[in-house]
Amino acid sequence: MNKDAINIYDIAKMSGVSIATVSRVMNGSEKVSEKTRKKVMEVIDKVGYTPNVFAQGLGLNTMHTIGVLVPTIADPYMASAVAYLETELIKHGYDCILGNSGFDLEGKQKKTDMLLSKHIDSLVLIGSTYAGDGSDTNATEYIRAAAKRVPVFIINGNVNGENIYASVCEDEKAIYEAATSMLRRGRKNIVFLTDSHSYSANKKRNGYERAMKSVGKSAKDGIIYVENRIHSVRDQLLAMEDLKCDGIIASNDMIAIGAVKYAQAKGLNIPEEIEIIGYNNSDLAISCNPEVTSIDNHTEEICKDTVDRIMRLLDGGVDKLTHKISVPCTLIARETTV
Amino acid sequence: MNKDAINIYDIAKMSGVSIATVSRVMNGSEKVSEKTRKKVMEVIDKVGYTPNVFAQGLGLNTMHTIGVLVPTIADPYMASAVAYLETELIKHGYDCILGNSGFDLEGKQKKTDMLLSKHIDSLVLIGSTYAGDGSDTNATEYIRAAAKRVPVFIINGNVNGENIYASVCEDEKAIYEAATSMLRRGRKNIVFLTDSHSYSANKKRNGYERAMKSVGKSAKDGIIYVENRIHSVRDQLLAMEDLKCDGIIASNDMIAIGAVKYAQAKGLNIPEEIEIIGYNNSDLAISCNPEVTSIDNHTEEICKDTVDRIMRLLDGGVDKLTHKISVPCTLIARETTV
DNA sequence: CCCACCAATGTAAGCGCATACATTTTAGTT
DNA sequence: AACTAAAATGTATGCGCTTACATTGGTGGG
Repeated sequence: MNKDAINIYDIAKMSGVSIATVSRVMNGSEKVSEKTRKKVMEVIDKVGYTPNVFAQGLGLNTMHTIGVLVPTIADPYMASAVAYLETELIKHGYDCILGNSGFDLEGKQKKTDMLLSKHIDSLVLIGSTYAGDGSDTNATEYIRAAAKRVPVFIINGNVNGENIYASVCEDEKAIYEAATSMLRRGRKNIVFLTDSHSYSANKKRNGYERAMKSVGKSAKDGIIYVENRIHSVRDQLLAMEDLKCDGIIASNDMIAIGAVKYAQAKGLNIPEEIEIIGYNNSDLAISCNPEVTSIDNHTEEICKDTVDRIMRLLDGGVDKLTHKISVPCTLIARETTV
Repeated sequence: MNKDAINIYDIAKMSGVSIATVSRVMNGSEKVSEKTRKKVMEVIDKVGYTPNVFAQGLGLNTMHTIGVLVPTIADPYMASAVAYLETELIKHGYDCILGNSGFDLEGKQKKTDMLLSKHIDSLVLIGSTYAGDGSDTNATEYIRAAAKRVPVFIINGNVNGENIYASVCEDEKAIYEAATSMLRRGRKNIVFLTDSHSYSANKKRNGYERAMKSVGKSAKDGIIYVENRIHSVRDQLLAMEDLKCDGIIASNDMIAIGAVKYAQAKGLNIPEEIEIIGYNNSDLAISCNPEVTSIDNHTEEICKDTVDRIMRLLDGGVDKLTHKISVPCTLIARETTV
């Protein structure tokens, strides 16, 4: 296809040294005299030589690349996380191969294999790790398998095991506190809206349940599973004729906005008659009118931290890392809460 | 790092054939007897052998990978485009390396080099190609350079040249029609909001200008440059004390929502006193209240088509492709227009 | 029954690089 | 000036694969 033709031998010939010297110059080895280094560099610059990564990889078995697996890059939360990761990784000279897995297990497995086959140095998984209760072992088997090859870092997931590291935000606590504060404000019927059984969604649900139980309410009835689309949420809620609630907590901002649409269609005053809290603090939250109170889970911080840990493991040769770190969330109050 | 150890020699030994035969089996060459093919396949399956892509790449100089360069993956439009591309590419056995370039030239150049160094088979650029008027040649030089190595496909950009192919949506026409319809409805002061000088933004601006001129209005005064953030747009407009408009056309939905916020802060009735039209028809458009009329530029279709053309060029050995195709846009009327 | 030919399989070269090890050059010491 | 240690540079191997070319074995025709 593209025959660069120009390789290390060409450079060696042009600058009158051996390929070993050229290689040393390229890799910044200090065992080269300043004179020859300069001489070789000039040639390299002049012809714009770049080493063939395949050849490099063949020998070194690494390509300075991190695989990032997301269920769907179209989700704004995932997209921003990928952006943060990429920005950070590049600073360390690592590149980023994206895998868009979809939500099903098969897709995840396939994409994981794909990424591994590219000889990534580490794998980062974002969200959507099922089996929070540890029961559904199948769903995490591919992660453990991957971890036998490269260190795996999970953002907002909880698979544990050898060579697996997780960074999570404290969703459970955040939702618990959000619900509790609503209760304190006298809300009687608080509902929790979620679209999945992901680890993160489960934690959020737990937070909700704990808050409800702490005041002697049953939580079960208040949990409603919805589709992650604004109008679907609205329509589903509107269709529930017996739905009576004065508070809604949503597992993401998209769903929260669906709830806002529901309340508005129903003619309910926000926040007087009904409070709504979203999650992720994305642009969606402020795009709405009224602007949605949302929980910020500090994605940027988590991503940066994750990259930091990856680098410590890869570059620094640190062989033990905390397997799990937690980052607290922050409630950003806006117009959908009192 | 990870020593798979198991290579083609191992497979050859285990199945009692030569590495050439194993390679032929792996690559589906028909020059293998059914008997030995089965024998080899069994071994391969049993031990889960996968060829080393570096070694493959070294010889073949391709890795079945497409590079995708975006200014920022955090932008929902870009993210969805990447998702479409990825989904489509995978069907053809191609993977996707992401480059998040930022908006500056240096970032684009660097990321382009990075992608090229990974021996991508083709490069896809999404949006944000400057120099729509052909004047700023520096800004597109890196694209032409890249095109000397691999075919370059540009989504919503207009660099032309050898080995460069573009798929564009008809923004100019869409905006022209949007503005014209507003005029027909009796709007007197229509304003155009944009955040960049990208090719696409320029086309949109042209559409606006053409519409204004067609009724003898000056367009220049109506063009307002804003920052691509909801609250920034709102605040900027609010700060313009002499701003009098009864129609706003925005170059994307984020900006359109900023305009909605402005109108609401100003106490203007939407759409009676002021109409607003956004662009991209993203989730943001329906997240807002009122829901924003927006122009759908058929990203999915464009992306699919792009992949289709890439494959025709790469697989099919087609050596001539239309250099530019256009896809019309569709106005999705909602609550911010009469 | 031998030869030609074809299908099946094997052999070996080369892709471009890093690097261990070998060799040469330089600098320092006496 | 002679010798040594250290620095600089060169040589050669191997990474795992694909593939052109070589070899083998079997088949049918003469």
